[in-house]
Amino acid sequence: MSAPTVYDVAERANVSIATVSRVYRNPGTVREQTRDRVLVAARELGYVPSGNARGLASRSTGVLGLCFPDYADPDLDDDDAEQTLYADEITRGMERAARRHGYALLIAASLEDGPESLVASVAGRVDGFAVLARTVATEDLELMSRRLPVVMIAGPREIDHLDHLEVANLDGEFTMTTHLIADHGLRRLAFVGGGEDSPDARARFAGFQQALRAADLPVPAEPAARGDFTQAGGREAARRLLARGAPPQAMVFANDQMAIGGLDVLERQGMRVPADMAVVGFDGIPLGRVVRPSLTTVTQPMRRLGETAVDLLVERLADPDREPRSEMLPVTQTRRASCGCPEPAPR
Amino acid sequence: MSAPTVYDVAERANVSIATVSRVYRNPGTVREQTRDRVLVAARELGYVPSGNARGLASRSTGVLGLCFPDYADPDLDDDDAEQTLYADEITRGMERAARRHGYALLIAASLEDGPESLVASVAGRVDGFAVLARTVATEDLELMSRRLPVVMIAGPREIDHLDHLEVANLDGEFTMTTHLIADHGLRRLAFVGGGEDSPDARARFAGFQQALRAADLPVPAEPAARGDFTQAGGREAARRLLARGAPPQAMVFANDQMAIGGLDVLERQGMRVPADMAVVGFDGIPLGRVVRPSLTTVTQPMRRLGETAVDLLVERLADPDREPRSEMLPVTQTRRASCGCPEPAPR
DNA sequence: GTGAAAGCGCTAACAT
DNA sequence: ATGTTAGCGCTTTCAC
Repeated sequence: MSAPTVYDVAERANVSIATVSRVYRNPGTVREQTRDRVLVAARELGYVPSGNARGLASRSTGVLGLCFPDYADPDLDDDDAEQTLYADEITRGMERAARRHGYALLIAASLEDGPESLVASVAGRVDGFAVLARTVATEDLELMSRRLPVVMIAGPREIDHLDHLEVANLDGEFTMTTHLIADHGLRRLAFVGGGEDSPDARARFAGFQQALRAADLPVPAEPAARGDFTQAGGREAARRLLARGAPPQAMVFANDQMAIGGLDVLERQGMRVPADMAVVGFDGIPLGRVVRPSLTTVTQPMRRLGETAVDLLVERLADPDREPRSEMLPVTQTRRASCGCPEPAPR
Repeated sequence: MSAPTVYDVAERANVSIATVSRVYRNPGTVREQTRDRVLVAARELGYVPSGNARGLASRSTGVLGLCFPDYADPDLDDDDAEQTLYADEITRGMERAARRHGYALLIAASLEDGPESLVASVAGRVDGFAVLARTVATEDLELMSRRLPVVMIAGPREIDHLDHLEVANLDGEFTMTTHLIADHGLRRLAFVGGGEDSPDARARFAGFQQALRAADLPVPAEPAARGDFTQAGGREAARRLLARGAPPQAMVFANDQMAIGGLDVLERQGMRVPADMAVVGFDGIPLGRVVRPSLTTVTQPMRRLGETAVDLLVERLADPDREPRSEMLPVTQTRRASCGCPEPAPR
């Protein structure tokens, strides 16, 4: 079971190891007859080039990495589906883009860090990598980014010499809120935020605030309620808002899962959506299209995040000295029934 | 930007490279004071061990691989969601399990094979890998499996000395079909299959046939219709079945996506499900819980497939000579409204 | 077009 | 507890 090497192949094909190597790297520079001999020998032996040896000799691995937080534990049903989905979509986007560029993808979810932290183990094996916000200690990132390309996805731009990617959270929520105010004539809107430390939720809240301000409506300093991004959290928040009396005319949830939880509570309490209460989310998860009423939301380009991350990585690999770039990906408004817009036609 | 090596760290910490290496591999065997010196030096330099050099020297990479087919192309909405979801869940399962065992995960979707096929590029970088059925030419697999652990997920067991993992397709469909016959008293059932070459769909059909036979009902030699596993395919198949006259009392779809497409067509044609027509799927995708009527289905343990694959890999890594194993993972019956069972209570 | 030889950065005996 | 020294399997000049 010990793997054959270039030496074995070379011997069998009566050529030097250099030629074997060439057959794989620059087939063009080897005479056809010789090349065939090598290929046949390789096949007979079951030879596969060692990625490690290659990487070591050529100082590049042909692999790009992705680090993301380890969402949720067990077999939890779908409440973790969102974050999980988020990471998955990014993974898929990166995977595709990486392959297009001839790279493989190494993925690693953080757990805890021994002396060899997650980053280090990834960093040692790849030509560059992407990190989802708040996966990795800033300090470690700082270190790594001095030696190989790193792009930070979502979240605030913590390290200024890093390439950075985010979505237009503020803009998206501003536009959505303005839609509620201007197009549906609503004036009492409640924002349901996420945990204090979520920069995404904060940016969305800021967009919400701006829209109120722009419309000369009273601007709350804090979200009317907070949730933990799960459906359960959304239910909870909706209940609290309703219990408070003087219910708003619209609930603007910081994400879709919470909005869907909210929808459920509203229905059970006999409120009609959108007639009595408009509801909007953020993210654009598939579920939102299926729930009734279908969910109006701000759709994130999740897959494109992954693709763009790879693009940035590849660019920087090609030109290590180019200025760090920060890109903001646009979001799109998905107007369905829960805000009062007409139910879109089924496909 | 050229990465520091053990030599740089050793020099800075006034120790030998061996000591540096030890600090990372067996911290216990180095005096604390020395260890700290090394760690400090490493940190100052931004040192990260090279995975390649490590792998080369130690003949093991600490990475497990996964190859899967490249489902669908563009940004296709949700019709590819299923296969995609399937692969994702397996990926997640493997990722978690791999991490538990201290491995990272390299993923690669096949595209086409140059001289360096997908397998080869994966095989050269990992300690062992899993392959989703029909991703990789059998011949290549045969070759690879002689040099490193390979486990084949789903599909038939094409190579007998490979570890192999599958789900109880036949059993699951047998039980489901029997439920329709015995518990709901249905007697005219139509099976909607997948492409001819899908071993999964075939196994499910076989389970369907067995159930009919066991109930002394007429046993069709072929599925009543076929689809391509998408919702559109399911719609199409349902339409054809309906157009044929003498509609069945139940449609048994080879997977959930098709079943959901079927549900849609039935509703539009004014048939009530399950009153006029029972519908069941296979897979257990999240969407099935949300559609109305909610979909009765056979749920696959997707994530566990990934976990088990890793377990098999790790076992074989520990004992390369153990007999090849083939495991069949159980499926579960998910009875919801579309077969005539009561709608389960919302959570 | 092909071969010879020098590393790539690390681990793993084996010394000390 | 720490240092010395071979490789690991490949790529890559540089000759021929």
